[in-house]
Amino acid sequence: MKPKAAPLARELRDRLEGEILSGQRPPGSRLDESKLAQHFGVSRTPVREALRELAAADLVVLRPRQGAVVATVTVTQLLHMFEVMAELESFCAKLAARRMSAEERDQLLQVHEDCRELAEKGEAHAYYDANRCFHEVIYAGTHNTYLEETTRNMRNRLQPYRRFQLHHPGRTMKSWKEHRAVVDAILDGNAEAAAKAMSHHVTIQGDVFTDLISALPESYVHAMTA
Amino acid sequence: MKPKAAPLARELRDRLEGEILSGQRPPGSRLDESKLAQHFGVSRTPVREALRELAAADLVVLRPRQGAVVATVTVTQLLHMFEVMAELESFCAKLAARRMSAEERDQLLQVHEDCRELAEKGEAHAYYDANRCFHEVIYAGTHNTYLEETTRNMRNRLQPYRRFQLHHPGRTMKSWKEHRAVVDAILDGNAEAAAKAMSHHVTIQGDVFTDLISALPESYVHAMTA
DNA sequence: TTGTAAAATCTTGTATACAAGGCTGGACAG
DNA sequence: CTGTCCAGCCTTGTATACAAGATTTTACAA
Repeated sequence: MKPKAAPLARELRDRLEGEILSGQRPPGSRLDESKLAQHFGVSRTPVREALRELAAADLVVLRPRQGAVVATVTVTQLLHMFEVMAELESFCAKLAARRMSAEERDQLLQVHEDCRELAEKGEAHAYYDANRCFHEVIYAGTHNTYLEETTRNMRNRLQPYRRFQLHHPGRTMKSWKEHRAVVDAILDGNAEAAAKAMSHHVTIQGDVFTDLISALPESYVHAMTA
Repeated sequence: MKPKAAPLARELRDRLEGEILSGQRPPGSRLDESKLAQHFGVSRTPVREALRELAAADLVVLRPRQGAVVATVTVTQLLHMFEVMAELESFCAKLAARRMSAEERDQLLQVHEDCRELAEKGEAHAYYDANRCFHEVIYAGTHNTYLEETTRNMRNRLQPYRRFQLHHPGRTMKSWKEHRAVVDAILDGNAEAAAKAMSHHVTIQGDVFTDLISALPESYVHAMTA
């Protein structure tokens, strides 16, 4: 009935978000309204609105009278964000263990198998996508759409930085083994174990975080203010 | 040096947010761009940008080509949001118990005392504000600014609905006693106990949530879709 | 009277024009 | 040579005009 209803600004938002998340527009890069408008062949108005929405999602920073740049964070902020992320993901796993239906558990196992194949083949990039699927299945398993969205937003916000995490050789296989602990706990219906396993998987403790920080281009983070 | 730098749209955003959170503009009420522009004596442009920002904070809903309304939720969504809220607040308490400095612990005790006075006097409205302070002190105690902001946003999002919660007679005193459990645990440095006590305080389990739902005006929630 | 359909009106979406604050570069003084 | 200040330009912020979709009203027919 309604094949098209194109809110132009929304489309811009999605395209820009994609370009940011994909690393095409790295943290710190300027977002000139006029240039963007020209680039997309529209006027400044929808561009501004798209930028506002991205700013609200913390993907870009809007300094009054000084224009927009792709969000850059300090190492401290990154640490804080990972801490919240870990808690949310952990909570998702906990609820999933309690609430997943039989079909959802099957699906979880299926995605987990897909991940295994890619991990064994060492296809880091494909594993990266499959990993996202894995987490999405768990989000859905919480049966809490608000938590789902909140956690997904959190994940998106960190995406430009996580990108570097899995590219180390051997990391994918290690990641998959961590997944397995989560899957086992969820299938057992052991909520506490699931939470703990997930927390371990995405945690900043251990060497994962340090590896990540070390791998980041310097331009991705700005100097600490304190 | 720079006493004023007024980004007009920002001011609008804050004023509108205030009017929404205070209940002056209840969930479901329409937000006509032209009327708002006229009301505030500005053009539609900054109004639109303010609405976009509020929409990103989930305080208003923007249906394409159909205008903006103050966000309305289903009972299910409300339940989901309270579940996430409880987890975040609980996590804040846990971290606060581990990280609060001596000064911050003193401050917590101080605010707690203020709450006691108001609770004993039965001044529900003033207690309401003091309660917010109490939670803010705990947020600060996490030493994680990102968690702080995330939890505060979550709390704001629920504010229009929480408003009805504490107005029942005896609720303030009960709330204060729940606070006490949190304070004791934090001062003891018992992270797990603090998390549990806070979870209990803001939890949807028990009769608090049902009371809240029952007290809500019908217009505040819309019919369940399923 | 009621239902449908079309037109008028009103609202939002987009583009453009204008105003105002910040940045860059050069000139001048120390 | 270096630092400061001023002027011009460039970017963002705001207003207004125009286009397109949605709602309402009204007319007509069953």
